[in-house]
Amino acid sequence: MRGHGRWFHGRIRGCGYRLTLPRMKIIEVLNSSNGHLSAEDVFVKVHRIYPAVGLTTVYRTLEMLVASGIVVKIDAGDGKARYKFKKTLEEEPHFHLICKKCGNIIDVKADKELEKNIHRAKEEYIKRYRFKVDNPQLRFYGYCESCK
Amino acid sequence: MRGHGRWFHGRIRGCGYRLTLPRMKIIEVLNSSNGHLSAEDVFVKVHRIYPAVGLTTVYRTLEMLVASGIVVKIDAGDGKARYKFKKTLEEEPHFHLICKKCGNIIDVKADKELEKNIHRAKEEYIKRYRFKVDNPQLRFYGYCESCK
DNA sequence: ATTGTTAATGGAAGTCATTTTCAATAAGGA
DNA sequence: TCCTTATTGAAAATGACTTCCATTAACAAT
Repeated sequence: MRGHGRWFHGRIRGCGYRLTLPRMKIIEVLNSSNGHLSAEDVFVKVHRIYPAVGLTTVYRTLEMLVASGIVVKIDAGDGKARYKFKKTLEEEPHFHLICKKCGNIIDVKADKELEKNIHRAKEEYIKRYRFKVDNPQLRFYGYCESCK
Repeated sequence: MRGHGRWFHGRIRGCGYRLTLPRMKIIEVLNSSNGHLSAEDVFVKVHRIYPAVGLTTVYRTLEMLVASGIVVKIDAGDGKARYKFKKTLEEEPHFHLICKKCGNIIDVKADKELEKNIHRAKEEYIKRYRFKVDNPQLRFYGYCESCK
């Protein structure tokens, strides 16, 4: 994030994508924000530092970053996807608390026991239903401190 | 479903809703289908036995049935909600296997251990993040037998 | 059974997030 | 520098719903 540490630049090029100005601006915004942003959020923030950006490009770039493994996309269940920059390429497993009022998402660490249980269930479903489970997702819908 | 067993009729009236022909036709379809149907699915099926039905009415009736506690609405994460008739008013806890290709949803029974762990996590998040958890949802995204 | 009030209906038009189209532009290898 | 081809952004399209509104039909009261 500082100095020469733009690991994601190499990754983007490595995936065959070009490094363009709008893309760098979008990355800059994602990298310096710490919540889970909607495409609209990103668009507004990028627009402030690079007004020429189009909403279309924001959507396309976000998908590109997800495809490159740099950004995670989270379906909040309210019809608006959220995006978040990964701190590291391999994220540690975690769950989400999703506020039904303001839409805010809180990452919560997975406790070992629960994590193990989910994994066991997954294995069982693969066998029992011949259903190839890719990724289990545990979310807790409710109301955050300021909304309840 | 046969004889006098329309428990839901009383429930609908009890919630202050009128029992109309389109509603009964929609209920008939839901009641005789066993998968998780999208609003469009319901519309198509109802249209076959009652062509006058409008898509608007299907949406409205489905919401009404959810509000009455007769039907459950499931967000499959693909932008299309699914609806399913409850067998009993109080459904036993279960999770969902969701096929990323065909969108099919399989209900899987919650194993006691896992169920207990999720409950424990929920209690912890309530305390730790002051987040009032309403309902935890565990989904396993992947590919069903015929899609993988 | 008839009436009157009011909820329910359905077609058309509107939202809203996201995607597609397409002509113009700009990366970056040759 | 040139040239190919990915990328861009504005506008239009999409798709799942929702809202509007004039018409219809439940059903409570007569």
